[in-house]
Amino acid sequence: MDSNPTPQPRYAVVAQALTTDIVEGRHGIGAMLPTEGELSRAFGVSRSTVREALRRLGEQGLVAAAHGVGTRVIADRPRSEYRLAAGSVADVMGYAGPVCLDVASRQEVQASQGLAARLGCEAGTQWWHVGGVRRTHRGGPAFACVDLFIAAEFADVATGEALLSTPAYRLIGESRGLQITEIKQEITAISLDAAQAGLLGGTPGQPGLHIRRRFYAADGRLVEATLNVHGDADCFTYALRLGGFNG
Amino acid sequence: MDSNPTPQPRYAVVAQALTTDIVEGRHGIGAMLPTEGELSRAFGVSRSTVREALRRLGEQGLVAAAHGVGTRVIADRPRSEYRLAAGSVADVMGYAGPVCLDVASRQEVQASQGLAARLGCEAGTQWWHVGGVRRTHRGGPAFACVDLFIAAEFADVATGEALLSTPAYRLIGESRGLQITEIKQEITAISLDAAQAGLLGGTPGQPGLHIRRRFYAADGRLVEATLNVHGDADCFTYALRLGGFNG
DNA sequence: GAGTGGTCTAGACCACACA
DNA sequence: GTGTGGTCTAGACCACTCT
Repeated sequence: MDSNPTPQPRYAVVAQALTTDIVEGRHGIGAMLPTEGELSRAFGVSRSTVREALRRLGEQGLVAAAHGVGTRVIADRPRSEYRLAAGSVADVMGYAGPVCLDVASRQEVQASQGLAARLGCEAGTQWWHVGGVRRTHRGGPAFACVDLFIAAEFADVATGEALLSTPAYRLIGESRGLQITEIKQEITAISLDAAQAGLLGGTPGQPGLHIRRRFYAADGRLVEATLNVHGDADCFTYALRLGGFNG
Repeated sequence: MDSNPTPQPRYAVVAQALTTDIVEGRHGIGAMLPTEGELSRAFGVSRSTVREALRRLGEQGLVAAAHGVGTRVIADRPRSEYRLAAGSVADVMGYAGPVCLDVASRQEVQASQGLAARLGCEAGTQWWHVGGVRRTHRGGPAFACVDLFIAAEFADVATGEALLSTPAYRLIGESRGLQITEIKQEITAISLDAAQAGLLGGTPGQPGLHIRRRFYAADGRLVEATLNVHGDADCFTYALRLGGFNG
């Protein structure tokens, strides 16, 4: 009797109907959806089925439920989300294998106007600056010039030896139980200056990649900024793979 | 009688126990978990509660359920995940505002050995090549040289006018109901050649960014590849913001 | 056919927000 | 207090995979 060869689950029917209502504006952003009980009666399905449908809408970022209050529309189009494939901060770095840091200098600095602009912090704040190069292994060729700036309160991280083999953001996270919740990254093309070319084994004026990354804690504080300079394609490629998610 | 001031939900207890088992290796990667019925009996909870617990583990990337087969351990530590902040493919592009494409050429091509290597496809396959430049608005300066390669089956997308104002990946997705599930992106530093410098208003030899993006459908087919060349920092910055997610 | 996860129901009680 | 979403149960049937 069922002419549908592969009938959709009932929760999918409910979810589709609600999604259409939201996308077409019948439930505007900020509006409360009918309660789960009302939807259950309206669609003639159990409350569990309604909840399964609402769960899908929630995963797509369309609605958010508040305990004791109701379910509110928070967006009018499903988000199509892409996530870093392997799912860790390391992927943002674009390093495939292990890397080690050769430190050339460490010193505490106060952010001048110019440095503050480069870091994206406020002028006058205190930072530990660690300068050096990155190599794939000790003694190998350098593939990046690195300037780390670590918030002064994490002086132990900046001055410790663990920094040579472990990314600073991870040391900060592990030793202090502090969670990095946001990363901003900017990539631009530059010409290598004489010092950079010397460190990377290239020639001055040759093209390079400049990558700035800023790491923010949950409370919005900038805890680390890194300024990296890489050589051209022969030396470094920044690769990022994004996997699709609930389309 | 309950000495726990805020007792955890039962599914959380089950999820915690299973997570500990996985992290400590009692259920190794690749191993099957006990069936939902077994877990239900073992923990003395209903199957629904077990499923809620398994759902959490699945969201953390620890296990994956296969219909008719069982639930398999796929990782031994919860993933710490970062997602693109605004949550759409557009973020991957790094364009802040609207952009328009000025098409200089469109033609169907067969992938030579060299082109296949540049696109990351098989030699001999058929593609539509669309060449041009990208501007922020019609008549404005060009900020990117663009070569789009679109799988031959989407000839209508490659030859249509919508391409001038809408990204090809979106046209493919919308007009054909085809979902892009994976994007690979690679960024390298290059020197602009004479043609590129001319189009971008720079000088030959000046540094530039080369960005290759490849778009894959759910079945693994490469449906679009784009090769973009941008000028230096004055002209273009690639920005990516990642928001933290579940620890 | 046997066993698995996927869907669905009807009903219950709890925790929370708000008036 | 009233109503909301959050949790939980016992049971049922279906769709799928494997043998």
